[in-house]
Amino acid sequence: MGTTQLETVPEPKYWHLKNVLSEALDSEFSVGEVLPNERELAARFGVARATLRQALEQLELEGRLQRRRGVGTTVAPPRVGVAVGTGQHGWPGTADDAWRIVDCTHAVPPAAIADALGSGREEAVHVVRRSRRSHGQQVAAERLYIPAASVPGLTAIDAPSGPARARAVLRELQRLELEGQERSVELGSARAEDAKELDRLPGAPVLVVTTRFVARKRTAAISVATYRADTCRLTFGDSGGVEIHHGPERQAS
Amino acid sequence: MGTTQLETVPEPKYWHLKNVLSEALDSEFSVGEVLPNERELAARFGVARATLRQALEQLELEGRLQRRRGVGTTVAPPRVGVAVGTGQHGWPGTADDAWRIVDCTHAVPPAAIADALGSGREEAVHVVRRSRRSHGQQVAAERLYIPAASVPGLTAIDAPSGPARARAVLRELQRLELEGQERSVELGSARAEDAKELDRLPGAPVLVVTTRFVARKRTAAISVATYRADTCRLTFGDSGGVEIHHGPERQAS
DNA sequence: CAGTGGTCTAGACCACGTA
DNA sequence: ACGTGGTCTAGACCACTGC
Repeated sequence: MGTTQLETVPEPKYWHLKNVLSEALDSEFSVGEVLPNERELAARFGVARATLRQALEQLELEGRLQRRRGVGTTVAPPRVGVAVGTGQHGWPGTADDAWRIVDCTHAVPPAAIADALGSGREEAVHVVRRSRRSHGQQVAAERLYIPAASVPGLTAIDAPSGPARARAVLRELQRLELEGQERSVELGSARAEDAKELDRLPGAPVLVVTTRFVARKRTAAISVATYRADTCRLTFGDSGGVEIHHGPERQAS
Repeated sequence: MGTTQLETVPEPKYWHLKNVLSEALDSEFSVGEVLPNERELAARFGVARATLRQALEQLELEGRLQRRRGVGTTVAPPRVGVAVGTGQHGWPGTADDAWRIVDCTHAVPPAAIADALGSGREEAVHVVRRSRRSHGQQVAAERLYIPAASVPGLTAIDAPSGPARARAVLRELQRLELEGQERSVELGSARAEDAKELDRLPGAPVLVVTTRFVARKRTAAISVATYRADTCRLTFGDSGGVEIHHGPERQAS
């Protein structure tokens, strides 16, 4: 940045800084490399640390950087594509399934979930927690809400609790004929518990995938899966992942 | 918040503040209502303005608040569900189509797009810009990249440029038989140009939906659509939107 | 012009990972 | 114990909106 700033320059410093760093990342750094620490970078660019951090935050949001307290800032690998499928998979917990069961509890779900399930707001449902890894990294945490009505064959004390019970619940669920499923994706921030499992700080940006499973014309189960937004690219469609990574794409200004 | 903080409290102030505000939003405010300004809120909670802002930022990210410079902070309505469909729609620009054509240029696409299209990195392609509104609000901006090879019938000076040319390009594109399409969703930040169209500041969080259209076993076109992450919930699946809004969902910690 | 949110500064201290 | 990123402060000024 020499002295060319004729055009009014109401461009924020952190924005300009982000672009400069972004280009430097493309040309002068390779994946996994650690950047100088924040205090030094700030000094080098002649800005306050807070301003430098604003630029780094953006780059992390875009999946270009990875920051870890006590360690440092490193250049992130391209986002991994995780398949979220489109219906053919059927019930959760079948065959291929990329998920690993964590545990199973019996609790009252959030009001919004209870309403969608058609269960009473005070009614406890089965809550199966699962987690998903991909490319050797934790990418998602899921909560599966299953009302008792969807697993009639389950005897009360079939299995005490934990993974064994989770498997029993999923097995019963799979007896129903799946008529369809609806998905939605939105941005959210990781609750404390999920953040821990995803190895992120609370409030980290996540992509929340909500799936409603329909059987017997009713909502048989609801899955709420939170994916790390910084490292994941969700892919839909039946033919694998789209190989487009928005890397060195030039920003306009 | 009385004086109950026995449990070690290594909980950041802004996080606690966010939760307090979140509950206040549920119980004491209604959609569209304006909050006190940041300086007053900060004083009322006994924190620095920067800390208060950190909490507000999170709430805005979660779609609970809407902030506009020079105006104020208001309570946001629930996110609108926008259908992103699952294949049956076919080519862009057909019939129902929720998009409005903005213009059409002829330019060299970003390297990642060029590679996916199989066009040369120096080769110019048709770039159709479209925008999408929903519930009376701008929700998405799109760039459609179409290599000349996909629209062979298009005579060079069929239409000079702008909307007329865009329609001609899409019409030609629709002559091909669509064999399939692949989608991916990831988090991004709005480039300056898109931000303006979405009525947001540069760098605002967006959901980037990339769609690859396949015809004659090749990539016939690529669409990159950026949706406002704060106000949108993307819905997939053929039976409309899932009516789950993650409103008064209690946070654990 | 007044009031709002957006940017920026120069400090301080804390929590965490590693050695 | 040290160095890292994470949190927090108390100011200042800027850019935009609406009256």
